[in-house]
Amino acid sequence: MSKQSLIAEITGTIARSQDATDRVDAAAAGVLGLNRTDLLCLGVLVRGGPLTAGQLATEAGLSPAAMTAGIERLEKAGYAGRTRDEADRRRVLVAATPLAEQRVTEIYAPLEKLGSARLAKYTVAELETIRDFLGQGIELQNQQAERIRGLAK
Amino acid sequence: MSKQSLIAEITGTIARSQDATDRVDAAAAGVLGLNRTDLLCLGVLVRGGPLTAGQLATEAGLSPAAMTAGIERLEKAGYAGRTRDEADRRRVLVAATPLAEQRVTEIYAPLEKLGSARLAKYTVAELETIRDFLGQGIELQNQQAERIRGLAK
DNA sequence: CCATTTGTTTCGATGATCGAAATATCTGCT
DNA sequence: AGCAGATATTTCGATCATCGAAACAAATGG
Repeated sequence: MSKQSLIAEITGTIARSQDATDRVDAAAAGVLGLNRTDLLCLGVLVRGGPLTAGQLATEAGLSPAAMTAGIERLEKAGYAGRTRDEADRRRVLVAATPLAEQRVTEIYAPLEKLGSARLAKYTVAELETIRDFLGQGIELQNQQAERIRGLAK
Repeated sequence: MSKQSLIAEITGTIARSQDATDRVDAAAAGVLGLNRTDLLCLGVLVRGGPLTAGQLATEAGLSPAAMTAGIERLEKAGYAGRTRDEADRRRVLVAATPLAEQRVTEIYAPLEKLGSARLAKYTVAELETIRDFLGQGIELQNQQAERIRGLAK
């Protein structure tokens, strides 16, 4: 197989990889009974411990108003709890509930476990190649996102 | 750097890579004045030539009703055109306009060009590693999406 | 040529989101 | 101490994307 066609194959594979990621998240959202935005917020909460409503809004790219509504939905579903920050009573701290931790783990732990196991099969040199590939991809995309924004209106 | 920490680093990098992809699409949607769903549809149209409304709906995972509304928006924005299929007049063929082709190319071509150039720097062996890594990742995610769906309710 | 199937649109309802205004609390200044 | 702004969240009203079901239009097969 020629290098050129390998490159073409990889280009297509990158797109399909993004679709696959999307399917995992869609399945997770379905099982949890959440929309994609709320799933994103819950993921942030589970990984990043308690956050204020505002921090969560920034992470998720939501307006304050949308965040309030989203927290409400997570709370009603039993996946998040709200407590006023006693140090600064304007703030509201939002945290994932044990139920959320448990269900998110049930959903994502096997994926992470198998993902790590899969990586462990590679040599260190191969892993470095993969890391660089991904890292440079991020840089490229961030730089291009910047350029695209500059095209504006 | 130990293999174990390399694996951990890559795991985190995968997540950030998805975020970066998301930022590119968000920037593109912003510049085109489209929401994410309509951008997805336009991408399908630009890559996949004219499609019927129904095929487009299936590709995008939308209900027929939502698709009609989406096509309307793309049409109003000047990015898509509708024509009745003369062979089967129930069908409506939707195609990207030249304006859409031009603007989508302006947005994504540099990314693709630089992406390919970047890949060209790797050896064939390295590219095979990358291809396998991505391909196995897709398989893993599809399989896990299936499992997760099975967890239902 | 009518009954059924297929493809799209219309309709009414719902849900997620936004910007702006309202509310609550904190901080700094005098 | 107390007031003026700044900051964090919520409420409000409006808009937009989406859905399911019904309507409509056109094809297909007895």
